[in-house]
Amino acid sequence: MPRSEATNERMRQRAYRAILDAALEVAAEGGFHAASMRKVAERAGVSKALIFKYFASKAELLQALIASSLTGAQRAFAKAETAQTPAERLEALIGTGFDFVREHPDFWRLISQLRMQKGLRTLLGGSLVSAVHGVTQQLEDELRALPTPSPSLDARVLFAAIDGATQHYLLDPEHYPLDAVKDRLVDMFLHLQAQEEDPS
Amino acid sequence: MPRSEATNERMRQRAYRAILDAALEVAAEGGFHAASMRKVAERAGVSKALIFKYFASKAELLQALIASSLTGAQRAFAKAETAQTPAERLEALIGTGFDFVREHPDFWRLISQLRMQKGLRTLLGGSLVSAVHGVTQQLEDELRALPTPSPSLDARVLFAAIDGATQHYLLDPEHYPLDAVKDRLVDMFLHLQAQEEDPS
Amino acid sequence: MPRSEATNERMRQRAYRAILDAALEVAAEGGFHAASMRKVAERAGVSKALIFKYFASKAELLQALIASSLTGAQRAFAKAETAQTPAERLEALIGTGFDFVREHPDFWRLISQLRMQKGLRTLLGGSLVSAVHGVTQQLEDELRALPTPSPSLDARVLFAAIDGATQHYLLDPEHYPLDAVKDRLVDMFLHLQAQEEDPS
Amino acid sequence: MPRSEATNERMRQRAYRAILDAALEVAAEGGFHAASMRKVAERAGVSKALIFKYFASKAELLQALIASSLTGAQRAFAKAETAQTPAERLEALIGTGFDFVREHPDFWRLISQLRMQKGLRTLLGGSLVSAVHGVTQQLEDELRALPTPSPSLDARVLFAAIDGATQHYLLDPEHYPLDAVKDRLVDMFLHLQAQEEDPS
DNA sequence: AATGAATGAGCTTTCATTCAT
DNA sequence: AATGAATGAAAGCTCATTCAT
Repeated sequence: MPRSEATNERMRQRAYRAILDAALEVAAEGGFHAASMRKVAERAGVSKALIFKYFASKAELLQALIASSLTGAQRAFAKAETAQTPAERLEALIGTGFDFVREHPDFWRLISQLRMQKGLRTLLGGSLVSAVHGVTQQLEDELRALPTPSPSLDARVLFAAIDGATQHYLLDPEHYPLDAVKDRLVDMFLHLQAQEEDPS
Repeated sequence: MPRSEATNERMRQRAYRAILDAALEVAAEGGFHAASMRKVAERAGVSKALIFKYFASKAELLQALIASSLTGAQRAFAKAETAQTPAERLEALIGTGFDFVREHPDFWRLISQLRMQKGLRTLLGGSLVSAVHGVTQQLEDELRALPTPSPSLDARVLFAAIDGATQHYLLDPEHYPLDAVKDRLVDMFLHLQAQEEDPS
Repeated sequence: MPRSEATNERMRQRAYRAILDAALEVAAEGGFHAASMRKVAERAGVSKALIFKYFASKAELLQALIASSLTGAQRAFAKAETAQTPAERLEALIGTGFDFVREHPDFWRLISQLRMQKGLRTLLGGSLVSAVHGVTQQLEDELRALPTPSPSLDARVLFAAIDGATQHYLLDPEHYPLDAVKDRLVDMFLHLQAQEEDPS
Repeated sequence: MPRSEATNERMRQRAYRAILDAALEVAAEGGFHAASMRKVAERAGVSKALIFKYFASKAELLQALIASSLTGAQRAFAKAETAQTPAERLEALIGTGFDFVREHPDFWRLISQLRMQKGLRTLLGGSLVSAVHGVTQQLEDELRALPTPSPSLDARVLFAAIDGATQHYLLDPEHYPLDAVKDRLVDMFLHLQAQEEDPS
C-alpha cells in the first residue's frame, strides 16, 4: 500500500520549500542565469531530476520564486495601510520597505537584478513595472495629506529614496545605517514644506 | 607588404571599442552571465577568437567594460565640482547623475545588476562599494554648507533618491518624468531646513 | 479484508494486458527506443512502478510484447494449413498475411522496424530470422505442388512480395489497394508456369 | 593569418562526411532515436560540439543523412532508365534496387525502420510516400509494354517483391540468395501472361 | 590583425529504475 | 495490487576557450 497521503504531502512540502529556498539563495549570488539547476539541487539537497517534478522548467522555477516572495511583500505592505493617521501610514509604509529588505535580502537582491534586465521582462511580464506603479500610488495617496505642491512627484522621490537606500544597504549591510536613514527619510517627508517653484 | 603601424593601431582601436560596446549592449539585456561570447562577437562583427586576443577571459572583458565606463562617469562627476557655489555644485552633481543614466542606460543597467550579486564582489573588488562611498562623501561635503543637522545622513538619503530614481527611470524610460523628479530633488535639498530631532 | 484471489487475478490480467497494449501503440509511433516508460504508463493508465512489477525491465517488456503478438500470428498461420488442397492452402497462407497486417498494424510496424536493427538481434535472438525461415518453408511446401522449376526461389519471391506489400500498405493504408494486390498475387502464383531458364 | 580556404574546405569536408557516415552506421544499429549524439561523435572521431556546428540539431542531421543517401539512389535509378528496350529497362530497374541494398545496407536499414514509424512522417515529410509512389509509377510504365491486364497492380506486386527481398536479404546477408531471387523475379515479370480473371 | 575549426565542461531536461509504504 | 517520491545516468545542446595558420 502506498505512503499515506499525509506523509506524501509532508514530503512534497519539504522538498518544494527546500528547492525554492535554495534557488533564491543561489540566484541572489550570481543572478538567475548563473544559478544552474545543479547548484540549486545541491544546495537544496535533492537531485536535479526532482526539481523538474515540481517545476516544469527553469523559467517556471523563477516565476514560482518571484510569486512566492512577492506575496509576502504585498501582505506586509497591506498591513502598513491599517494605521490610523496619514502620517502613521506613511511612516509604516516606509518602515515596511526597510524591514522587508532586512528580512528578505536575497529576494531583494534578485528582484533588483532582474528588473534591470531588458530581456527578462518577457518572463516577469509587466508585473514589476506595475508593482512599482502601485507603491508609488500608495505613497502619493498618503502624501496628499501633506502640504506639498506635488504629491505625485514627491511620491516618486520618496519611493526612489527608499529603493535606493535598501540597495545601498545591501551593498554593505554591516555598516549601512539603515535605521538612521529611515528615520531621516520619515522626518523629511513628514515635514515637507510648500516650496516656491523654480521660476526658470 | 605589412600594414603601417598607424593603420594597425587604428584597426585595433576600432575592434577594441566595437567589442566593448557590443558586450555592454548584450550584457544589459540578460545580465553578464547570459551574455555569451558568441553573441558579443556577432554583435561586434568580429570573430570570437579576436575577443580573446584583446581580453584574456570573459571576466577580464567584464572588468574592462566596467572600468572603461566608470572612467567616463568619474570624469563627468569631476566636472560638476567646478561650479562656484555649494548650491550650484550640489545641483550639478545631481544633474550629472541624471544625465549619465540617460546617456548610458545600458551601463547603468549592467552596474545595477552586478552590484546586487553577492558573488561578483570578488570580480569587481570593492571598487563599487568605494565608488558609492566616494559619491556619498562628495554630496556630504556640499550639504555641509546647508542648514541640516546631519549632512552625512542627508547625503545618504540624497544619493539613495538619485540612485532609485535612475533605476525607476530605466524601468519605463518613456513615461518616467526624469527631469521633474530631478528638479524636485534639487529643490528639496536646496531648501533643507534644520528640523527638530525626533525626541523618542 | 483481503481481496479474493480471483479478483486479484482479474486485476492482474487487466493491468498486464493494458500495459502490453499501451506499449505496442507507443512503440509503433516512434520506435521502441522512443517509447518511454512514462508514455507507456500514461497510455495504460497505470503507474510507472507497476510496469516494473510485471516486467523486470524495458527490454523484458519488449520481449513479452513480441512473444505475445507472435503467438497470435503463428496461430493464424497454423489455421491456414488446415485447408484441403495445396492451392487453397497457398491462398489461405497469403490471405492470412494480409489479414494480419490489417488487424495488427501496430505490431507489424514494430516488427518491421525492429528486424532492421543490427543490434536488436541480441534482444530478439534469432527468433525473427527463424520465423521468416519457417514461413518461407511453409510456402515452399505448397509451391512444390505447382509446376515451377524452383519452389524454393518462388517461395522467397512470394514471401518477399507479401512482406513488401504489407509494408507499402502501412505507408498509406487509406489508399493502398491491399485486396487487389493480394488477389493478383494469388493469381500469379497459382498460375505459375514452368519457364525456361535464362541461358546466360 | 588564417588557414587557407582550401585547407578549411578540406577539413570541413572530412568532418562532415565522417559525421554523416558515423550517424548512418549508428542509426542503422538501433534506430535513429537510439543513435545518441555521443555515439555518433565517438564513432566519427569528433567532439559532440562539432556535430552541432555542421548540423543545427539532431533532426537536421537525420534529414541531411536521408537527403544525401537518397540523392545517390535517385541517380542510380535514373541511370537504369537509359536502357533501350522496356524489358531491359525493367531488368535494369530491378537490378538497381538489388544493387543498391548491397552497396548501402545501412541506409536501407535506416529507411526501412523510419518509414514504419507513425510519428516520423513529420520529420521526413511525405518524401518517402512519394518516393514509393514514384518508383511504382516507373515500374508501371515499363510493365505497360507487357501483356498484362493490370500494369498498375503488377507494378505494386513487383515493387513489393523487390522491397521485401531486399529486407529479407538484410536479415541474413550471408545466406540469402539475392542474385537468384533477382533473376527469378526478372524472369517472372518478363514472362507475364495475360491471365484470365478470377471469375468469382 | 584576424579567422574558422575544434573541444571539454557544463547546461537544461528526460530516462529507466528503485524505494517505502 | 499499486502508488508517488526520489534518483543516477544519460540525453540534446551551448559555453568559454584554444589552436593552427
